[in-house]
This record gives sequence, structure tokens and C-alpha cells, in this order.
Amino acid sequence: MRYKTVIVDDHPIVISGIAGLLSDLDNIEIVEKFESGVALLDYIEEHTVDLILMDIFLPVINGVDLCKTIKQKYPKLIIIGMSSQSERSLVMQFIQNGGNGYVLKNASFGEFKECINRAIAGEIVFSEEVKMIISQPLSEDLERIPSLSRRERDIALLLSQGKSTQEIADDLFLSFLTVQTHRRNILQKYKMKNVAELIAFLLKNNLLN
Amino acid sequence: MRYKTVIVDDHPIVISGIAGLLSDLDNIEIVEKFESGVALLDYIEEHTVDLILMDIFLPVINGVDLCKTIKQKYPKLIIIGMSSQSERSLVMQFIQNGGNGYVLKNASFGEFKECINRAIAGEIVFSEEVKMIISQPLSEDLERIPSLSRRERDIALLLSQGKSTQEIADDLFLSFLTVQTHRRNILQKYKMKNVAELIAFLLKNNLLN
DNA sequence: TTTCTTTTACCTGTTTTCAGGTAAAAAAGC
DNA sequence: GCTTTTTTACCTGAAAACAGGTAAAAGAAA
Repeated sequence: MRYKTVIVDDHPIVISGIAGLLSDLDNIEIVEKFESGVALLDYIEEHTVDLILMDIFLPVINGVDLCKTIKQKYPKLIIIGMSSQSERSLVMQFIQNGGNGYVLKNASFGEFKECINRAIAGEIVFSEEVKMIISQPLSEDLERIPSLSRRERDIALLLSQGKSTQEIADDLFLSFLTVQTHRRNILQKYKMKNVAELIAFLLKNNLLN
Repeated sequence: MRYKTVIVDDHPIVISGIAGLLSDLDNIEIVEKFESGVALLDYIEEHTVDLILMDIFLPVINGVDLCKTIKQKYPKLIIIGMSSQSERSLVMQFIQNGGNGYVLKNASFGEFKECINRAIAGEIVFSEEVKMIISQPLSEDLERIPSLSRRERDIALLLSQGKSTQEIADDLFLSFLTVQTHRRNILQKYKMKNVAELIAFLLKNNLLN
């Protein structure tokens, strides 16, 4: 059997690279290539797909959410995530959403191919560097990342722009004390010591904007 | 004449993609591929190279500094920068360091090829999205981004981990006052209001780690 | 309707940051 | 050797963040 495979990446160059790599594997048949998740969602509604290789950082819908959406409808579809650099929490979330594997783009060709073959065989696969990342379990990472509420995100965004509590209160027409409460709640939610650590965390986990 | 071309990117997949793309161009001859800048520096010492396509976010030396180093020794060498996403300031700095063009990896194949051909012809080239980015001149971006010194980077990194001035002083065996001075210097260097804004700026511009 | 989450707001006190100085030894660059 | 940058260090006072509470109104979800 040949696995009908789709590649999703917003970089044509990367698509071409993967396609070239996969041409060696005779159990893989590349049926389509997309630069965004929405195009993919439309496609799988009307076509049979067995395997998806997707970038995690995509324009409109990110890969983690995209994976969840697809897996809810097509649980048997095999999805492998890819990214340039990654955080433990991101990989875990992807797997939690049903992903069958995660490969860093700096993986060697050999690693890539092996991961794909083993994923097809039913395993959950990771490239070497991803294994390194996930083998250092930090207790905080084990918990699912809660999301920011709308107001919290507004405030976090202004904090990342260097605004003080008072300035944010003025910008959003809120009481100084309200903003103070929100800020503290955000810090507590992610167990962060201060705003600097928070901003670093939010940016690395793409929770901002 | 065939241009002896080198590709530098830490993602094998991307190298493969570009190589495939360039195989269409018969005035380009790919002589070598590297995953890091240091390997490239060694190579060009002993071989003739006419054109370099380099990723900006590279492990040890970043592409902007790498470009500067190479151009100082080999001003005629044509260097085209590439990255996945980019900031105006980063592109400007690359060009200021002698880069002959800048292309986003989400550029179409046609754009890629055209950029390369025009760069060879002596032009400074940008892919469409890069043109968009640089055509919105923000005054702050017009100034060159200074880089962090080693000590400053150490301290900025610890700041991004939520450490306080005292904790950093303890970690690095420095006086509290010394760390305070460094932190202030960093803030002044980038004209940032506070550490939160600083961390956001550093992460977005990949000046950290 | 009841429950949970979100958004709003207040009070107090301690710790830390931020902004303004200055300056000398060490290292790096030319 | 000379110059510039980096690293080290100190002083002070105002501003802001942080940590600990509490709590009510509004909105969403069950």
C-alpha cells in the first residue's frame, strides 16, 4: 500500500525539500502540498489522506490546533509535526492533540525517513533533538498550558510593550488596581516570578498575539 | 560562466529544497552545502566561491555577523540572506553588513529564482514580503541594532528566566551593583522602558541565546 | 437556575526596579 | 602603544512591581 501523503508548510522551499526526500520512499505518494492549514482542511473533506507532514508555525491556524481539529474527525490519519526550534510544552501539546510524531527540521535525512516509516507502523516518533527536549521533564511542563483570557492577553501584550500598570490602566480605561489584579493572576496562572519571565514564556509558547 | 554557489542552513530539508530549486538554473553550480557558519568560513579560505545563500538564524554565528565577516575579506562575493520570518531592522542590518539581498523562505520559487538572477547581475534584491516590510520605515528601526556583549547576554538570559538582580549577582558571583549597571546599560542601549519590553525585543530579534 | 469563569475593584506592606550620577581596572581592537 | 569597549563597582531617591489578602458584578456554560 502507498500512503497518500500531504505536506503543509508555508515555505515552498521546505515543501520542495521534503518532497525530494520522500521521493526515495516507495510506500509514500505525495498527493498534495499546501501552504496553509485552511487549504488542507478543505482538501481532506473531499479526498483520502493517510499521512500529513505539517509545520507547527503556520499563518492562520497553528499546527497544534490544526492537528486537534483534524484528529477529531479523522483519528486514523497519521500526523507528524515539524518545526525549526521547539519547546517541550509545544511538543507535548501537539502529541496530546493526537499528533503521531514530532520532528525538528534540523534532523538528518536518515532521521526524517526513519521517523516517517515508524509513524506509519503505528509508533509515536520523535527526532533526536526532540527526544532530548522531552526527556527533561520539568514538572511545570507536565501540566497542560492554560490559555489567557481576552483581557489577560490584552494586558500581557501591553506589558510586552514596556507599559507600566498605570499606563495600561489608562490605555484600557480601567482602574490601576484592576490591572494589578489581572497581572498578578497571569503570573500565578503560569507560576512566573515576574513579568520578564512571563513575557519570555508567552513568546516562546506563542501565546501572545 | 557558472557561479560557484554555497548553501548554508541548519535544516537539511531546506538545503535540499534550495538545491532542487537551483538545479533549474544553469548558471548556478552548487559546490558545497553547510549547516553552520564556521564550516563555511573554513571552506571559503581555500576554495573559490561566487555566491552564498545563507540562513540568518544559524547556531553558532548568526547570519548577520557571518555576512559582515565574509564581506570584509571578500567584498565581491554575493551573499543572499534567508529567514522564515523577519523584522525590518534585521534585514537592514544584513544589507548594512554587505548583504546583496534578502529573501523570505515563504517566497515562491519564481521569486527565489528571480532574486538570485538579479543579485548576480549586481542588484540588491528582496522578495515580495521583505519589500513590504522595509517599505514601512519606523524611526526606531532605522538605527542599527547594537549587539549585546557576552556579559550583557548572560544577564539578559537570566532576566528572561525571571531572576532578580540579586539572584543574578549570586549566580554570576558579581556585586549586586554591577548587575544593576549592566541591566541599565542594556536598557539604555536598546532604549527600552523596562525588562519586560527588553525581553520581548530580544526574543523577537533573536538576540538572546 | 446554578455554577464557574471572567472582569472589575480595593487595601497594605515589602521588595525590586528604574533613573540619575561616577569611575577604575581589564580586555579587545587598531 | 594607544584607544575603545567591556566589565567591574558604588551611591541615592523615586517609582513600580510583587505578594498577601478580599469581593462583587457580569458573562458564559452546564
